[in-house]
Amino acid sequence: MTTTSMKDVARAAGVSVGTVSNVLNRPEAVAEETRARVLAAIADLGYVRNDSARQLRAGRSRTVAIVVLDVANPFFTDVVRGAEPLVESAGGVVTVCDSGEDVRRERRHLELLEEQRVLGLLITPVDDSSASWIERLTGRDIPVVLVDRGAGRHPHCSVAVDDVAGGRLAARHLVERGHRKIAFIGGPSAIPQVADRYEGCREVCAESGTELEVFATPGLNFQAGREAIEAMLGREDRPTAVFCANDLVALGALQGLTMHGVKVPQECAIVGYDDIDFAAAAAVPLSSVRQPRAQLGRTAAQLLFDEIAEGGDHTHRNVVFQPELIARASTALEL
Amino acid sequence: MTTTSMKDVARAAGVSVGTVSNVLNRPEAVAEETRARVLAAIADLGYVRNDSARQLRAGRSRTVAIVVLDVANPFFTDVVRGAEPLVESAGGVVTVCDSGEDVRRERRHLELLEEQRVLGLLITPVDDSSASWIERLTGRDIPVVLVDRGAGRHPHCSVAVDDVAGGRLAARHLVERGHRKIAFIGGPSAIPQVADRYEGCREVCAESGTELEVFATPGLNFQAGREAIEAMLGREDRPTAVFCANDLVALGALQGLTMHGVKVPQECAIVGYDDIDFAAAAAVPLSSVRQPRAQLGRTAAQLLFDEIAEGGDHTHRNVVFQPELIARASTALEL
DNA sequence: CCGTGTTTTTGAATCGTTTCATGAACGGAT
DNA sequence: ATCCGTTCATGAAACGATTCAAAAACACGG
Repeated sequence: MTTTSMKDVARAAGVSVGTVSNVLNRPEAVAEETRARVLAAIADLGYVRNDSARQLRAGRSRTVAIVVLDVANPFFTDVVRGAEPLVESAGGVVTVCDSGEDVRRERRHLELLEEQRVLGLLITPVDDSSASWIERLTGRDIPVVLVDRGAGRHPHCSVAVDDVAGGRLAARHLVERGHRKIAFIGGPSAIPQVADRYEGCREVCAESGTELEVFATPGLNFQAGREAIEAMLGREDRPTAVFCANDLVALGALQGLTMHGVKVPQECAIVGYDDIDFAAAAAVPLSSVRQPRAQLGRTAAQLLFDEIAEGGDHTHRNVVFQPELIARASTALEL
Repeated sequence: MTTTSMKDVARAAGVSVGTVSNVLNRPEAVAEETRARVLAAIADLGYVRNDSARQLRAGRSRTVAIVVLDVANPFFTDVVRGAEPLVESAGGVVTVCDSGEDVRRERRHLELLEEQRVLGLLITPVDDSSASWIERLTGRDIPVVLVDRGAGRHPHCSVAVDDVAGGRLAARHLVERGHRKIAFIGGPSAIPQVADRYEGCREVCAESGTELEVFATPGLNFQAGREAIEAMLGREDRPTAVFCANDLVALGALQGLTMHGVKVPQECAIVGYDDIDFAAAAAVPLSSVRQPRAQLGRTAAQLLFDEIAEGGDHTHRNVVFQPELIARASTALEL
């Protein structure tokens, strides 16, 4: 069953292919009666546009790619959901790529996306090493918006949340609750978000003379949080509070603590980061630093289309949101 | 900056485009020295293949699409992760589409995927109304594998878990624990998984003379679970246990109960479905019916590629896995 | 019936690959 | 020198849509 093409439709309707194309793309330019005939033929033959041909001609696809660190992290799915409506209303399609915090996977995705001549790219880069790869795309006139990551000196638009401020918020909250020894759980430190959140935390601890211990993890997931707790509980004189680089880690930590009979928040307080839905839902509801996830996605998409629209004379914009601490049961106790 | 094409590379290397193409696709067929020259030109000009043109010529893309009910549900992300390695090792690319349990969104995705002439499709259909749409793709020689859903009389391969058996497992577990009045929380009932899980539960309740009350929800998410609990707590003589159609709903229910001071499992037991990581991680670890998520994805991909390989003389296969009940704290008490 | 202006339709060129029938170049063997 | 078999390289013909200049069709007043 050879796929039916415009040529077949044209023949069936007794018109030229140009006319069929017009019916599809600028229906107002073709006479009522002809249009009806063509549409009938289309329905009749079950014709469906061939997107590859279309793209080839257009020189560009309608796909906006979003490359995230971890699709299983609700933070990112919410970002994607924020971006989707805007992209779709602009006639685009969203494709989500998961780098899994792995530079090699990220790179493979970028190569593929470049081959696909995507319309634009929203990306949360794994670390700085991807910068030059990302700029290749920019060089190919594919606009790129960095998500959850300040552009720094890179030539891109960006949407970010001030992670250093977020780290400060979390630490200050714990210090105010009377904690004198805090653990930071997260990693790898090459991930900018991790580094920034730690930095904010470190500042506040230094100022307030609070002891800070780092438990580095190989990734930002549930498993990592649980394992870090194992390590922590082995120690004498353990911290009375932990600040986790994101909520998945925090939930893992919560489970680890609970499994070892350590009461939260009585014996160990927890602050997470992202305020995903599961955080409030945990049986010890998690205090967390909230980021405007959906808005992050929405704004990123907006910046992307602005850049596309403005074309040459576009100046990059860097939007920074402020995070907010949501205090819940996991830090409800004053020491 | 007009994108550089094979023609440019050919000119730069002093060969014909055919040769450039060969260097890329069957390097062994071109002389060592020429190949080097071409590769140098490619690197030099920063040439990148144009996938649209390639696809146009090939008549088919390398994309395998996975259409899921809810990307934010870890169950589906795990299914996707199960499928990915196999697809990628076969030189394909995975694209994930979220129907959001909405038939209209699902349909839009199918249309798009058809235009894209995808290599194959793994789909968890929202309900039966999509059957005819899905068969359009089949008619276009695009192999389709149903995921988490028996094929029934539809002409497709499928990978599923016996949801009726799962429902039975859950109900039997609760009945054995001494519960005489159970609530089923989930919906919409048009979703086959919901209907099947309910059916299994209903059977066991009928056999054992257990009272069963249904709290229908508009969707299978966190929010829905919490709201259902609100409704349930309004009643006199409330159930002593709830069986939720999936873990997101169960986690929502858990939070709702906890918020109202209802102790789990002492005053109300909970069984979820899917056994996502968060289930074990909840502060009252959730009993749940486990499905082999990753294997579901892996097998689906396998069936898809088998079908592609076998071509015409392919007979559809319908793989069914058995679910398994994982008992945890949320049902730890005998009444 | 002609000229003019407007609305429709046409058909060829183009996008960048892949494929494949031909042809060129080269090395032996006769 | 000729012939034959390999190995490589070539160039034109698809693939299926979009675009656009030019042609055709039509309307209408004079």
